[in-house]
Amino acid sequence: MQTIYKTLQQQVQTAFPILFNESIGLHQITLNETVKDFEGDITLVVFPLLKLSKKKPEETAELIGNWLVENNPSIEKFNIIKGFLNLSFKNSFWIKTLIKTIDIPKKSDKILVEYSSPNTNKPIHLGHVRNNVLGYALSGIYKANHYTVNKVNLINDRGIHICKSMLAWQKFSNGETPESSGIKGDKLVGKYYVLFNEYYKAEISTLIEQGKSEEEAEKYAPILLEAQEMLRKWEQNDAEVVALWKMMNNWVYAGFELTYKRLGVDFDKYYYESNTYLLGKDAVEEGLKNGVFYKREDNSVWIDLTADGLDEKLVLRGDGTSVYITQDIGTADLKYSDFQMNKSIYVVGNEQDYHFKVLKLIMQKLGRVYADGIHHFSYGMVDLPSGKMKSREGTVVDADDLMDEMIQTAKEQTEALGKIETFSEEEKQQLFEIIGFGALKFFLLRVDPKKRILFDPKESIDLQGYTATFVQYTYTRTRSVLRKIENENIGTWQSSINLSETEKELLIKIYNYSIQLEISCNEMNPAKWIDYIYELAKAYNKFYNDCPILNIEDGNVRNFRIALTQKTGTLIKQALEIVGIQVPERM
RNA sequence: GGUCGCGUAGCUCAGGGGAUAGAGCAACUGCCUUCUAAGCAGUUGGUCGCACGUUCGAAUCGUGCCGCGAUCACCA
Repeated sequence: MQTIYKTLQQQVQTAFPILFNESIGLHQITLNETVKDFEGDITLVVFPLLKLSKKKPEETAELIGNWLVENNPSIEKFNIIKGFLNLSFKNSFWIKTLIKTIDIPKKSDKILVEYSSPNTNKPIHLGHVRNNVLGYALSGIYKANHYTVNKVNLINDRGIHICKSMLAWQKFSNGETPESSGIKGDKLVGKYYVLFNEYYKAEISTLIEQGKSEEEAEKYAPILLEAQEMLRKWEQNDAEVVALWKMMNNWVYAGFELTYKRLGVDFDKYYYESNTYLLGKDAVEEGLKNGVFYKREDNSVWIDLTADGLDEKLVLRGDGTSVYITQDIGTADLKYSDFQMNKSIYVVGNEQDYHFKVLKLIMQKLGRVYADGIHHFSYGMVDLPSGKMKSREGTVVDADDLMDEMIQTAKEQTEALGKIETFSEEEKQQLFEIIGFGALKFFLLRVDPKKRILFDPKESIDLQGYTATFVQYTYTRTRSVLRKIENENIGTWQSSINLSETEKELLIKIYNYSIQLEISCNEMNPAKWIDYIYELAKAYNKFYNDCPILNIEDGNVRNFRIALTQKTGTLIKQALEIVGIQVPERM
């Protein structure tokens, strides 16, 4: 079954030549949900049609309205206000939505989503959480729209910044390990990264006092030189350095796994930059041959993107070593050989907008078949009232700490309501996690991805109103109703029943499920989906408040309302699962 | 300075050519002897940053300006 919007569009298109002797394109036909305060369910805006109909708005609307009523048995009547043709559908049409579902067709496109992509020198903070939650949700939305989706994580596990924490550990740790200290692996490594920078800064100050310029001091601070030396050794596969690197990275991975598990995110494949950082040099060679790149006197390789409104960009250093984009060129090829994706999505912060413009252009110029499918899913930073979070300066909201706080908030507010006395300790703990993590994810997803989020650590994330808690609570309400009739056999209902406004609104929300799911996918916007979920829950709460479900005489209506309850509950659960939010059975 | 993004209620955000600009929070008022009140209903709250333009119609599109942010590394 296709959506009523599509059907109406096609019908208007069919009717147009008959009524006005002109043909019309589907895109010219705008249909909206009728706004509140007006009678009707769906509205056709006739203004854009006037040029072709060559008639007054009211007359045009009248003719189309009459034609539709005659040709579409689902339409009951219409009214015209100015240039708006408001169509009212028969109750039976909406009631059918409880049984019939709109098919979401299977897509042949393969989607590859890269997200998370952490550095192994610092623990996961709230900004990374946004990345993870967005990446997971976006993947879920594609999956729900029946695309083939693969999720990958490209781990930045090598480079000068990794050597910094390695060096600091070597110098200052006295052999401290996660086991000996009881500190989570990624936190421990992060601690030494911060330590390095403190020491580095101190050295810079000393050097400046000794009369060096700031630039010189930054460049020649002994500890930095030592880190660079360590990186050289790593690249030469020095046994000791590699062993240290492996040991510390394994600590980090163990720590990350715990956090990923709590966040509920997962990946089909992990890429490690230590394996991919040499890739891309062949592609650079290839680009040199066919004139995409050019060489400068010092042997460095460049691409001139000034014709595309960008700059000249280095793609390989004079000494033949890679820069960031070199690896990304190679990794892009690697991804394609692994997955043959039609669309390659990079969930990466908007600070890298420029970089991804460059990457896409390069791949296009290199003639890669997948280049047009490269898409940078650019999202805004999570900022604090004090400004940007900076790992190096330790001004970050740590992911694990935040999750603990969320559980604590959920616990306090849940216990204050006093509804869970009969729960076991385990059930309670589980509930607090579902509520706390749900609230956090919802908070991050409800904002348009491309906009930045302000997070004030002093204010706890809300559990009232436009929140996951609200939606979860709505779900438990449906469960609570259905639990009461577990042992009953529920009969059917007649589609001729009278519908209240509230019931109809809920039915329309239910009907919109797959429409909204598709829109959220096409616009790549999980926030749209979150908004729909909230509206669905809101509509059920109003229904729950206005309409008795079980306590009514009329068995027909009772069965219908039970079915509404079942359907809403199922959809809420599904809808939240798509974006990685769980529901409790009671709360 | 160049490029990109953002600016809507006291706060956090929807709406991105179509009707009288919507939610949540905060404040205030009602609704639990009836299916879970983490709920429902209502009141208060707006120069949609400013100006000009395009259009039957602009918060939405264009241009200019103002404010905030990011980016313009042989860092990643």
